[in-house]
Amino acid sequence: MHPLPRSFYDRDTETVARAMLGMLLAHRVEGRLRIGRIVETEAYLGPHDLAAHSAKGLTKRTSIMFGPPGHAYVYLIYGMHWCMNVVTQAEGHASAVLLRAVEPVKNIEGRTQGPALLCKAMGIDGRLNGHDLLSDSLYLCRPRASGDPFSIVKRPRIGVDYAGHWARRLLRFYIRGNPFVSKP
DNA sequence: CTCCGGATTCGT
DNA sequence: CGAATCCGGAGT
Repeated sequence: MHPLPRSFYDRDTETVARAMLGMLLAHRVEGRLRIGRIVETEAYLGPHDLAAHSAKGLTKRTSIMFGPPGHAYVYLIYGMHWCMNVVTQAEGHASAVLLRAVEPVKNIEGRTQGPALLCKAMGIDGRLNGHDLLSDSLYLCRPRASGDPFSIVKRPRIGVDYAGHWARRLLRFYIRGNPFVSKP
């Protein structure tokens, strides 16, 4: 298994969010490789996207989003839950894709249907903020077998009602019929 | 410095 | 539907 190349992330964010479906997320914890298959994502397009954290501009918190593609942006929400994104497009673009659900593949305990649940189940927390995804401890990779073909459902993003018309954009993607999607 | 509210989840 | 529980960002 080797990580997807930097060029995978250095593309249009919506394209990356769709391409990530079916890919594997791997995290090595104490010598054990935890693997989940990505089944649900959301695209956050940049500072002009009022639902994106980068809409606040370049701050200490958003600096990872403004950085180069292929890095993890991990943040704490509601004082208790970690959520993970992958940074997309060129440095300075400040776009990212949120991982919303994975299907357990290997060494995973607990539920994975939701951005915070998948982080908990895979042992992902703030220590991984800024981590390069071209590494051997946290990365995305192509599955060995491509698996059954699937179609992609497009829906409005979850929990961003404050973002005006951006809340209605169809920037949430998931594998049709997959039982591990957070809110089918 | 204080205040507000959040890319969520769980229990009532 | 409301609590949990911390901190980033905005305002004073």
